Amino acid sequence: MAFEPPASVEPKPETAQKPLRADARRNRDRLVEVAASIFAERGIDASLEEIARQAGVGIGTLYRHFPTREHLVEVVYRREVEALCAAAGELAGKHASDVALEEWMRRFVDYIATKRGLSTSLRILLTTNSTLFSDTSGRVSQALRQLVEAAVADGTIRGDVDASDVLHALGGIYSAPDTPEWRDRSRRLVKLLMDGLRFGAGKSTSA
Amino acid sequence: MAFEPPASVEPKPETAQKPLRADARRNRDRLVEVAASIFAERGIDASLEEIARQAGVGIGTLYRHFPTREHLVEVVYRREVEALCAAAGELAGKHASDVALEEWMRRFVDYIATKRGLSTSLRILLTTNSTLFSDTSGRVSQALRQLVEAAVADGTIRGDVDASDVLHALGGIYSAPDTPEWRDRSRRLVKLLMDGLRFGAGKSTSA
DNA sequence: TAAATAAACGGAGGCACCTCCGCTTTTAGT
DNA sequence: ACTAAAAGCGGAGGTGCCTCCGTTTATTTA
Repeated sequence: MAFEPPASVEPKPETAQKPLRADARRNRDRLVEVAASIFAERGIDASLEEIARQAGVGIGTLYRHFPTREHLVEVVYRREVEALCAAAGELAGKHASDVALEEWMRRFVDYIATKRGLSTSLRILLTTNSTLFSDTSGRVSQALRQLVEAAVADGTIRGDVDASDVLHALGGIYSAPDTPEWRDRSRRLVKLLMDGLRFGAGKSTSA
Repeated sequence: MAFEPPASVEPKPETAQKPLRADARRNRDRLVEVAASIFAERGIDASLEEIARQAGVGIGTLYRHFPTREHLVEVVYRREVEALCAAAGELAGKHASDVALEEWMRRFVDYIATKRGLSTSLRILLTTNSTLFSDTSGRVSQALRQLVEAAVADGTIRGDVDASDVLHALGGIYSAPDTPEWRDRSRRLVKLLMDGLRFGAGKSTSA
């Protein structure tokens, strides 16, 4: 028996906002940075007053920039997804392409790990705010595609897979139950996956 | 990288609990009753302290019985579904069976109406606690089946429909947007539906 | 550079959450 | 009936949420 009012929280058409005043910009950035670290450490329900305090601003300032906890969480979340995706490019420039892919997946696991504890609130956010979901998952799969295609192109992984296969293979990471062994299990999954991907690479192993 | 105790809120296997002490039972009942009325009137985010106050107990007592807001909401919600379903039996004994069905659907609309405003938290509850969802929706369709079958049996509504058809027809009530006209529109839907159901009743109108 | 205006700051204050634990009431045992 | 133990009560108190608005600071204008 579920019904829904027009979830009015979300559909902000991204009003192009005029540049903030210098001090405002500074405070805002500071808040996001501190929030990221406090959320990571204490969980998503950490005290907002604590965040304001550590950022060296008043609570009023925090609320002016982020009218609700969800606003702040969303910004932090986007920023982290962005960092993860940006890492794809850097890794690609620094390692052989199969190694880059492997390392990126490892980071992906770590990233998910930090989110698991926070899941209740985060899941609500991702449910309520569908834009957030599609934005970020689109961004992630784009990053993955870049890595997979490079590795396929230079023959360090087999040619008969694409990014969505790999993403699908990583799917188990989300759904796996939240046990203490979760992280190890996920690491093993990544290794396993890489072994499979390297198997017969460069030899057109399409059997 | 903070992990969290395996969200232990939901899967309570309904431990058969020993009877409460007389005063405890009294307070608990009182709380549920007051909570129902306050939630209805002020919304699901009403102050728990207000509820305790009006129930004439201390806040500590409220929290002992209902460790979280969700626990309290769940109990209230179940109680209301139960009342709605119990009404099916009473109506069946008091009116012609088509009238009973119509009146029950009218109450169903009213019931949904009170829930619409509360939806955000309630949706979370129904998402998180899947048992609650299946329990209650099962119960509701059972009540409806009883009414529909009786009306079909004595020929006051047509014979070529069953409860799930009717439930399906009522489905629009959920999904309709939350406008001011919602209730009137829903009432009309019920009338319309009843007209359709009565059409050709008793005459094997299976054209 | 100085004044005027707009933008942003910050924290006090009011309310709600929830825990903790000393006190009271019920129940069971004799 | 009496009493000890178990069960339950309740509210003070510490913390967080969020709003409101007088004060401060950046920016624009002259």
